Amino acid sequence: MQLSNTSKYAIRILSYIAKNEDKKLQNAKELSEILEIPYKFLTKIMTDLVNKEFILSIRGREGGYKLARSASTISVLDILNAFNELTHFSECILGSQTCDPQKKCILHDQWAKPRTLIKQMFAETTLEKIEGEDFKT
Amino acid sequence: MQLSNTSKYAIRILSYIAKNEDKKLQNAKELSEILEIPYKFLTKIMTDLVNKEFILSIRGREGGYKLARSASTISVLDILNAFNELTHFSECILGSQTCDPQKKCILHDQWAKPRTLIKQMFAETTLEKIEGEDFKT
DNA sequence: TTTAAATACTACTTTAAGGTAGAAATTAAA
DNA sequence: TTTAATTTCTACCTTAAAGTAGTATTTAAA
Ligand code: SF4
Ligand code: SF4
Repeated sequence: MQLSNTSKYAIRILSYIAKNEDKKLQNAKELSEILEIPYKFLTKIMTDLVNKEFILSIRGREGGYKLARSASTISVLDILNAFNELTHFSECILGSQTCDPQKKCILHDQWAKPRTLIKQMFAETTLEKIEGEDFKT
Repeated sequence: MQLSNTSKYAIRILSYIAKNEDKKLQNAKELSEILEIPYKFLTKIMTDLVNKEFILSIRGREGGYKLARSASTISVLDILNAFNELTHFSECILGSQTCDPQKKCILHDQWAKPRTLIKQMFAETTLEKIEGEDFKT
């Protein structure tokens, strides 16, 4: 019951950038130090975030990253979706690909309520709404 | 947001054995075919389940496996705990080791409610209570 | 007493995620 | 125009989980 490291990093990175939108641009070196994410791994994820259109990058000296769209339009669910994390948890705690209510897996009934609650929570939590202050770990 | 394969297999195996307690013993070959779990991997997990005292094994010809204690005393939470799955999800969706409410991680407030619900669900769901019929996948 | 059916043990291989290294490309400042 | 600060690309290494193979051990039936 853990998100992948990549997803967790992505959430933390985007949250941090959202919280510091006043500073126009964030660069990889600083992000890496502040968020305690290995530099090379972070830049790999940043490229992903750019390709997935969460982030705009400005290359070259004085370049850096900023949000591609407003923090209020990016939900945690969007992020998880982009990193293929949704396909898992939204479907089945036991990993079934297709949820057939006629042929319930053994935890179907029990899992239904928590599943709905989690999904709602992820959908409603936009970057704008994130309050916590500890972006590390 | 997935359980490890090992945990999922363990849940399915124990559920199936609980549901068929009338048949005195289950053997690895049949379990492997019925549950569609690779034979060699299944026997590895069975040994774990024996060591962790969920299962009693009878060796030799006509041997097999049965529950070591009553289905009503084994919760999904127990199983996850035994396979070190709890340490993760019970603590933090973002993977923090220690949850310090003075120093909330960015999803603390949102995660609190779903987390409680999931944990309750796992704790309340004993093998006896599992209703679903599809033990595969 | 031999044999067949079962679990248990030891060791290896495969796969995917996580992470690292080095160099290329871009761009503004000096 | 050179240089330094930046992102981007390509390729590789590491680790843990998942899965496989072979053999030893146990035990009841034949
Ligand atoms: S039956 Fe329930 S738990 Fe199983 S796959 Fe479908 S939704 Fe998931
Ligand atoms: S602050 Fe909340 S989400 Fe973060 S580690 Fe603690 S319990 Fe988990």
